[in-house]
Amino acid sequence: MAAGEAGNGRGITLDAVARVAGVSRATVSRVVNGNPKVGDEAKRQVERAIERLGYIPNPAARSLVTRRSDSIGVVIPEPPGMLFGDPFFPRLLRGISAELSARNLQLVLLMPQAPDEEPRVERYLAAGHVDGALLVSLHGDDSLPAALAARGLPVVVGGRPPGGEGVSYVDVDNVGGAKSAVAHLIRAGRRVIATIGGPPDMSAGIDRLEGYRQGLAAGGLAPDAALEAAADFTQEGGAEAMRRILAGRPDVDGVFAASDLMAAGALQVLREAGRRVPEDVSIVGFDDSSIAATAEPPLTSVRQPIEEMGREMVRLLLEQASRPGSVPRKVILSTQLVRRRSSEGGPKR
Amino acid sequence: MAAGEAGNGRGITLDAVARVAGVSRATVSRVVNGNPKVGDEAKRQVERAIERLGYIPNPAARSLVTRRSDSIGVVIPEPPGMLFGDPFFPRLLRGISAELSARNLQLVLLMPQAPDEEPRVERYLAAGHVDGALLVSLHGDDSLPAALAARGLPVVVGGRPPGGEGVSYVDVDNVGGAKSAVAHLIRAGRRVIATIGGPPDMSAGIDRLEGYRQGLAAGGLAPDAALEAAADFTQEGGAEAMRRILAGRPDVDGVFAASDLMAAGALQVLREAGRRVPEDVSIVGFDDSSIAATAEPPLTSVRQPIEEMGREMVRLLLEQASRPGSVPRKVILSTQLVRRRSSEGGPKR
DNA sequence: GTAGATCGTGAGAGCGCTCTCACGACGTGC
DNA sequence: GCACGTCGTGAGAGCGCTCTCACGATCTAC
Repeated sequence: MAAGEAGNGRGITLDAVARVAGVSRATVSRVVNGNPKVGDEAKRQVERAIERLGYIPNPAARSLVTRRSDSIGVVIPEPPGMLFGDPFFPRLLRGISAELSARNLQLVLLMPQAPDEEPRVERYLAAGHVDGALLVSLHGDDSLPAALAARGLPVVVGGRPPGGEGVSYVDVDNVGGAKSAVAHLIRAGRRVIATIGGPPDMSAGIDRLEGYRQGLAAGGLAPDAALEAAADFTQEGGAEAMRRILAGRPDVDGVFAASDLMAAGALQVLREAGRRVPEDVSIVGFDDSSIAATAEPPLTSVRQPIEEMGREMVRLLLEQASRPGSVPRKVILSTQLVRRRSSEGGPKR
Repeated sequence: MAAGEAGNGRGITLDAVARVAGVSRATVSRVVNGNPKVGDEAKRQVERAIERLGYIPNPAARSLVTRRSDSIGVVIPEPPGMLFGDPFFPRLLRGISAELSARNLQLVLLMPQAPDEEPRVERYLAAGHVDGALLVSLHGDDSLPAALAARGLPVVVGGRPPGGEGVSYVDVDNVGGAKSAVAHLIRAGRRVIATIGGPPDMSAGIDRLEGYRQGLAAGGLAPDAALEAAADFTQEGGAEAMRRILAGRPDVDGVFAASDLMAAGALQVLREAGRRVPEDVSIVGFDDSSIAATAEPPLTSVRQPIEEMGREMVRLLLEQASRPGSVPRKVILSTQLVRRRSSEGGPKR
C-alpha cells in the first residue's frame, strides 16, 4: 500500500476486491448490489475482502452505467420574506430528508437567489444530476415545473402551483384551515371578522382568503371589502393592514391573519390603538410558528403538517418516477387549529 | 430523432455533437471546458451543434474521469432544539449556497436524524460523492470531522468544534458578543447581572458563559454561582433558569441570556413575578432572531453574521481543498449588539 | 441414461467523458 | 533552405462500474 494511503476506500476498485476474494468483478458487483444469485462461499469471501480493503463503490462509475444518480433535487428560490421569518424551511427539509434517507437517496439543495440563476438550476437538473425534483415556494407563474416536466424529469411541487395543473403537487388545506379559523372566531361570539391576507399572487394567499370567505358565509355573515386587507406575510405588512382595517371598520372584533407574523404585527397595532386582545378583539394566525407561542398573548393559530408535507412530496415523486407518464396527482394535507389565549375572550352571551 | 425524444439533452452525447460539428470528440470537449486551444471556426461549429442538439454533458461520465464531483456536502445533524426555533439554518444555508453557486458548485444536504444514521453519512461522504464537507452544529464529541479528515476529505466545521483543534472552523465571536452584552448592561447601570447559559457541552454555551464572566470582571463586578443558570437554548428552559435565579438572587436587575428564545422565557417569568422590563430588570438576548423583534418589549440582542459564516465556511473549504495537507485554520467573525427596548431602562444615576 | 431446466460464475462490452500523445501545417531564425 | 518551435486537431486509452451472454456443473423428469 502506498504511503499516505490510509485504509480507506480511495483508490480501491471493484477489481482489487475481486482479486483479493479470488472471484470475478461480476461476482463482487453482485454481492455489492444484493443480487441473490451468488454462492454462499463466494459471498463470504467477497464480504471479507470488502471489509479488509475498505472498499466503497465509486458513485460516478455506477451512475454512468445505471443512469440513475440516487439523489433528488430540492429547489427553493429566494423566499418571499415569509419563509425566513419562521422555521418552515428546516421543517420541510427535515421531512424530505427523513423520507429520502429511508430510501437511501440523497438531497441536493438548490437555492437560486436571483431570477437569473434559474437557467443554471434548470440546466443542472436537466443534466441528469438528479432523478427527480421537488420545487417549493414558487413565485408567480414560474415556468420551471413545466420546463422540467417537458424534459422528462419527474417533478413534484410543494404548495398549489400558481400556474395551475399539469404537475403533481402536495399542499396543505389552506381553504379548510382558514375556514376553521373563522368558524372558531364566530363560535367565540365575534361578528365583525376581518382578514389580513397574503399576497394575492401566491396560492397560499388566495386559498386562505377563499377559506375566510367561505367561513363567513357558513356562519351567515356578510363579506365586506373593508374587512379584507392584503399584505405580504411580514409583520410590518400585517401591522399596516391592521391599520387600514381599523380605519375602515373600527367596530372589528375578530381578525384572521394568514400568517403568524402578520398576526403579530396586527397585535401590536391593536395594542397601540387601545384594543385589548382577546377581550375586545380575538385574533387567529396561520402557521403555528414559534412566534405564535411566544407572542403576548399567545396566538391561536392554524397548524400545518410541514414535515408530513415534505415526506409526502418525496413519496409522490418516487411514485411518479417509477411509472413515467402517469397522470399528475395532488395530495392535500389537513390542518389543525391550535387554541391559545389570543382568541379566548369574546363577548359573554 | 426517435419519437418521444424531445429536443433536450437526454441521450445526446459528446460524440453526436462531434459528428454534427464535423470535428473530433476531443475538440468538442475542449470547447465545452473552455480550453483556449481551439480554432475559431471549429469553435463556432461546435457551439452551433451544441445549441442545435441541446447537448448537456453527462455529469457522471465527467466525474468518473476528473475525480471531482463539483459538489460539497453539508451535514446538519438533528438540531438540539435551538436551531429549529429560529431561522438560523435557512440563513446559514443561504450563505453557503450563495458562495457555492458563484463557483458553480452544488450543495448536497445531509441531515442525519438519529445517531445511527451517521455511519451512512460518513460512508456517503467518503465515497467521493462530494469534494469536501461542511459540518455544523455538532453535538458533544462528534467523531465525524476527524474520521473524514483521516480519509483525506477537506472538512470545515461551523462553530468551534467541541473536540477542539485539528480541523478548520468558522465561528462567531461568542466570547466577545457576550462580553459586549454584559458591558451594555453595566453601562445601563445594572449591578446584579445574571446569565442564562446554553448547554455546557456546546461551545456556544461555553464561550458565551466565558464572555459573561469576562464582562463582569471588566466591569469590576464579582461573579456569583447563584447568578449563573444553564439551560438548553429553549424558551421553556430559559423560563426555568430564570425562576432559579430569582429564587437565589431576588435582587437581580440585569439578565444576559445566551439565546433569544431563552430570553423570551425569562421575560415571561419576570412578568409573572411582577418585575417590569426594562424598568426593573434589563435583559439582553443572543442571536437577534425574529423573536427578538416581536417580543414585548423587543429584545436587545447580539447579532451574529450567519450568512457570512456560511460564506466563509465555503471559502475556507475550497482553500483547503486546493492545498491538501495545509494546516487547519480558524476564522472568527465579530458580532454586533442590537439595542432594543428590553435594556432601555435602568436606574437613573 | 439422456434431454432439458436450473444455478453460480466469468468474460467482455460498453456507459460518456477527459486527457495524453502524436501529427501535420504553419511560422520563425540563421 | 533547413532545423526548430507553435498551434490546432484527432486517435485512442482509460476512469470503475453494471449487465448481458455464454458456459460448465448440478439437478430433475421420463
